[in-house]
Order: sequence, then C-alpha cells, then structure tokens
Amino acid sequence: MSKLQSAPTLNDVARKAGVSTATVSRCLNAPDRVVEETRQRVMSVVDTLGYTPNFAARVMAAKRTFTIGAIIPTMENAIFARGLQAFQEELHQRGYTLLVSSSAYRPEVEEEQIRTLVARGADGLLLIGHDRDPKIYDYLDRQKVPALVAWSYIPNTRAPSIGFDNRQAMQTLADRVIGLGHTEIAMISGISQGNDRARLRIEGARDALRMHGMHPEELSIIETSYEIENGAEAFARLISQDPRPTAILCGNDVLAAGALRQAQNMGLDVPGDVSITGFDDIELARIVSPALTTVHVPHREMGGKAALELIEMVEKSTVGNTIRLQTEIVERHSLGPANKS
Amino acid sequence: MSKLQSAPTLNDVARKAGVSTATVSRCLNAPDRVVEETRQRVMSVVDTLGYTPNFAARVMAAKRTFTIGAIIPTMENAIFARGLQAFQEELHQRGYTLLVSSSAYRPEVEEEQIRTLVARGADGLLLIGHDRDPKIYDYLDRQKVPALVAWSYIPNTRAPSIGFDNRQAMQTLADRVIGLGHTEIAMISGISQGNDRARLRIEGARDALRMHGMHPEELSIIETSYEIENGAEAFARLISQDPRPTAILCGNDVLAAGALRQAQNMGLDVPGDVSITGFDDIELARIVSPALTTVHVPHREMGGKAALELIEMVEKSTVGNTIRLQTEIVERHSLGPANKS
DNA sequence: TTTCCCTTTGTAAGCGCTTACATGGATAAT
DNA sequence: ATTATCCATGTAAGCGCTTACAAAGGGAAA
Repeated sequence: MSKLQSAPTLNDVARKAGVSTATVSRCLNAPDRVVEETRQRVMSVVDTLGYTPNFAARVMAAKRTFTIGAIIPTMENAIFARGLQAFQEELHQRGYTLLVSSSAYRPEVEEEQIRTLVARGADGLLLIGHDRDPKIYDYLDRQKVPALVAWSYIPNTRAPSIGFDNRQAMQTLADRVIGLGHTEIAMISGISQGNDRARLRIEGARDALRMHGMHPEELSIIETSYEIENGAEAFARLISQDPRPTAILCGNDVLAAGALRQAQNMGLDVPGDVSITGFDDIELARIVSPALTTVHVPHREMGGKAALELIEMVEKSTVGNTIRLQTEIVERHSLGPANKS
Repeated sequence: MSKLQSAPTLNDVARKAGVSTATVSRCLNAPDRVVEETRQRVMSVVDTLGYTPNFAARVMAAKRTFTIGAIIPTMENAIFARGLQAFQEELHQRGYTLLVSSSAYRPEVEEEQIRTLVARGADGLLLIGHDRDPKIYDYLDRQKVPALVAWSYIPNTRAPSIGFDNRQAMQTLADRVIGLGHTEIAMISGISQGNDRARLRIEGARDALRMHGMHPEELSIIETSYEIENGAEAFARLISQDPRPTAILCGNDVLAAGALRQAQNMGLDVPGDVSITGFDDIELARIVSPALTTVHVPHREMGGKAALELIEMVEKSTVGNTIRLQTEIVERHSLGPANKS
C-alpha cells in the first residue's frame, strides 16, 4: 500500500510489467505490434493498477484528439436535440467523442466557446448556421480546424454546410397558406440578427407573398427569441391588429406552440378563427392540439450525415461538401382555409 | 509569410516579443506579475499572431483543467435541459467549462463516458442518480475526481447528492389522487432498473396506497422508457384493464403527455373519464391541454447549487454536502375527482 | 556457415506549457 | 555609502505520453 499519491502512469505500468514505456504504449495503441505473451502481461498490470492513459499527455504527443466539438444555440428546447443525438451516435461509432456547449444565441459566447473547443484540441467543429464574424473563419483556418455548418444550406460560403433551404421551405409553406385563401398573414419570427435560418425563413415568407402579387411589406412580423411565452405574447399583439390576421406563420414549433396556447386562452378556435403554422417538426408539434402543420426537417439524417462529412474533412483534410437535405410540409390540424368573416 | 506550418506556440510569442516563455505565460495567467509595458508588448504579439494556448499542454503542466463533466441520461427531451443550463451558467461565471455527454440511459455507455471525462482531466463530475456499479465510485476515488449526484436526494450514500426526495414527492402526489376518491390507480413508470428516481417514485406511490389501507400490489405498473410514444402505448394497455383505472400516475411529464394524447385519441375525457398526472414540471406540462397536474422540481435551483457545491468539492477537496430541495405539487387540469360510473 | 531481413523491444527526443528557483537591478532602510 | 528587500524577468525541469530510430535476436536464403 504505497502509491497513494495519484493516478498510475505509463511508467508505473512499464516498470511493474518489466517492459519499456514504448511497449506499454504499443499494447494500448497498436496491439499487433507486440507479441501475445508480453501484451497479456502488460494488460494484466494495466487492469490491476486501474491505469487510464492521461488524455492531455496523449494529445500532446500524438497531435490528435478524436474529439469533435459542437456549439448549439440552445439546449433548453428540443430543436437541436434529435439531430445532435444522431450526430453523436455516428461519431461514437467512428471512435470520436463529442463535446457540446450551448451559446444561448449569443455571438460572443459562441466565439469564446469556439476558441475553448479549439484550444482543447477539437479535431473538427460543428456550428449552427452561417452568420458569424468572418474573423472566426479566419481563426479556424489558421488553426487548421475544419468546421461544418448545419441546419442551413447555403452553397459557396466560407464554410461547407449540411442542411436544408430555409428560405425555400418557408416559401412553400407560405404558398400553401395563401393557397388556402389567407390574405391577412402575420409572422412570429426568431431574432433574425445573426441568425440566417430566421432571416431566410422571413425571406421565404415574403417570396410567397410576392409570388401571389401581394406586397411583402404587408407581412407584419414580430421578432422574439424562441420561447413559448414569447410566442404567446407575440400572438396576442398580432391578433389585435387591424385587419386581424387569419394566419400566423411561426419561425419554429416552439413559438407556434406558444401562439397556439395563447389563441386558446383567448377563446379563439384554431384553425377555425386563425391558422397557425410551425417549423422544424419537433415532438412538440405532435403533442399540442390541434397538432401543428409544420415543416418537417430530417433531423436525424442531418446529424448523421454531418458526422460523416465532418470526419471526412478531419481525416482527409478536405474542404468538405455542401449537402442539401429535403424538407416537407406535414399537414396536421392547425392550418385551415381562411374564414372570411 | 512564413510559418504556415501550424498554430503559433508560446515560444513563438516569446521570441517575437523578445521575452522568455515564462513572461508570456505570466502575462496570460497572472498579469499583475508582469510590468505594464512588457505586458502590452506581449499582448499585442499574442493578438497579431492569433495565439491561443494549447490546452493539453497547459493541463499537463498545471494539473488543473477548470473543466467539469456532466453525464445525463438523455438530451432528447427537456427533462435535464433547464437544470443543466443553470449548472453551466453558474460554472461559466466561476471560470469553469462544462463538458456534457449523454448516456442514453445505458450504464455501459455512462461508465465509458465517465472514464473519458476523467481521462480528459475533468476536475469534477456531475452524475444523475445514485444507481451505478460501486466500482465506478472506487475508480473515481482512486483518480481523485470528486463527483456529485443530482436529481436525487439520498443521504449517506457513496456520493453526496443534491436533489429532492423522489419517493416522498410521488407519495404526496399519489396521496392527493387517492384523496380525490380514486381507488383504481395505475402507473406508467420509467425503467426502474438502474434508475433510482424511477424506482423511488414507484415506491412513493405504493407508500401512499399503504397509507390508505390499500394493497400496494394492486397498483398495476408498466415500465417503459421515457418517450411520448411509449406513454401512449402504455396508456392504451392500462386503460383496457378490468377494473379500468380512473387515475394514471406517470413517472414523468413526457410519459404523461403521451398518455394524455392517447386518451384523447381514444375519445376519453381527461380528467372526466380518467385522470393523468406527470412529474418534473417541464415546459411540456403547461403546453398540453389539459395542462398537467404534476410535481414541480426546482430545476434551475438544483443546477445552480450543484455547480457551487461541486466547485467547492473540487477547490477545497471536501467530500461535499448532501442537499435536499423541496418539490411541490402544481395542480393544473389533468387531475380531477374520481368519477364512479 | 554466413548474410540479410524481419520482428520485437528499448532508448530517448520531443509535444507546449507552468512554475520553482535563480538572477540582477532598483529602491528602501540603516 | 552599504546592505537588505523586493520586483521583474529569465532558466530550466518536468508533466505523461508517442514514435523515430537503434538494437538485438531469430529465421530464411544462399
């Protein structure tokens, strides 16, 4: 009972097994470069000592961490949860570890976290959306850390991306809304500043208006952060406008759920009195009643493919492909024909 | 334009600023130990070079990472999101970084992740619930990495914990249900194997039955993993039993939301035909209609205090205090009096 | 038998940082 | 003026690992 000091090191194992540190290292990292008998002896010492290699030391020596970092805007709601889960599963299968942090939609926080992750040796980074200070991309280039953008598809940008066309998706949905006879349409959007998804969804809605000869400025929009309460509040303000909107497009399902609740609190029938649409198709969309008509996003596919693509970028030092995924409208019960009263 | 090679090191900065590496290191870590003028010169070199200290090297030399690891069972639903967010905010304020991973409720995965986090030099660990192989606690002791358990309050265990009394909370809720005249009660629980929260909630429900002279074995229970669909399915099975339950206690809000949806799909009125209760009081509980009567858990308080406690354990090498938080029943609309038909 | 090659293992040089200790100059105390 | 102090900075020893290279031994080929 000596050695209470601290965790055993490679050296301790080597000495106790009567071999050199190099051999122990090989047993762990390239077992076939060591003869069976030696390996067994070493491994049993590893076990009895409860040895775990020191990660920092390994990283320093080997210059690889097998770690991928991801920074998502929020963990408070489920928007990124499913995709991230798939991302992590795929990474794990390929021997990588995922480090996640959330930036609370704050650019400074995101930047700090990017630096933290890079300093920690992340081999690659997953970022959400394209909008950020170009200096960050410079920094990433300089540090030679590949980054892949997800949840957004915009070709020919600084970083490769995997995602869907937010603009087009919202345009299709709005087109459908208009097709149902709605002319008084309002929108509850996330904060578009620094958020290309939010910005493009707004643009998409405007595109649809234009396509139908309506003036895009007619679309009254409230921007607010993605929280149920905010959706509710925005709904209350929008619905009291004159002329009163008959359809409200929401920037995501969370906002839509809030709007829906507020509508119900105000005694309004959805979609009888007012239609509400969501975006993302998270679980929430199916739970509320009426269930939300929304844009389905292939979360798991996106997460899984992002992992593969990023690993490719890391291992082959390629610049990465930009991949477009398809979305589709799922019609449930929160959208109905316009009810001209 | 030379030095395309790789990221600049401390050495590069030192040379370019005409000082020793020690001085540069001091500028970064103990600015007041260096004279103003020198510091400015060094810092400007740091900026122009875009130098970021190499984390692994720093860790190796300093033996501290200012990193805390947390392993949660799932990120797919919001159960842990709010608490974790508070945890992370508090840590961040204290200069620590949080590394999160999710184990998907799989003990082997959790164990692997604990080892990964420790190897990565986590200064401390946040774990959810007490149930795990005692060997893991041995390992943690040996590695001298303090661990704090959250979401559960059980004194005199291997690890200190911060949380609430799951058993007592469910007992109180069940007591209320029985007080409303329900005698045919069923329960949809999470998988209790390896999950003390689930196990204790079941026990709590049984306690309540006992208190009212009912036989605890009468409580029919379906255990299933925490997903909406599973809640729905379990509800369908339970409701077709004879005698038909008039109240269904759910292990958490997710399960309850599923049960509720299924009830509605089956044309049952809640709480007229059947009452449903949740647990955790996540956002979901307020969104569904009728809103869930559930057990409110002080998520943010738990997360914040966990951070403080864990930092204390790390910095002062103390064993940590076990802290009990209060829960309370929030009465909304999914629980009503028994309707004897 | 001799030569060559291949396999297994050891030796030791870093990886980029922090920090105990050493140094030297300036200031304060005597 | 001399000595003691203190402050700013430099020197250099690790931290625990990986890996290029060297060494040694055992066949296979000639």
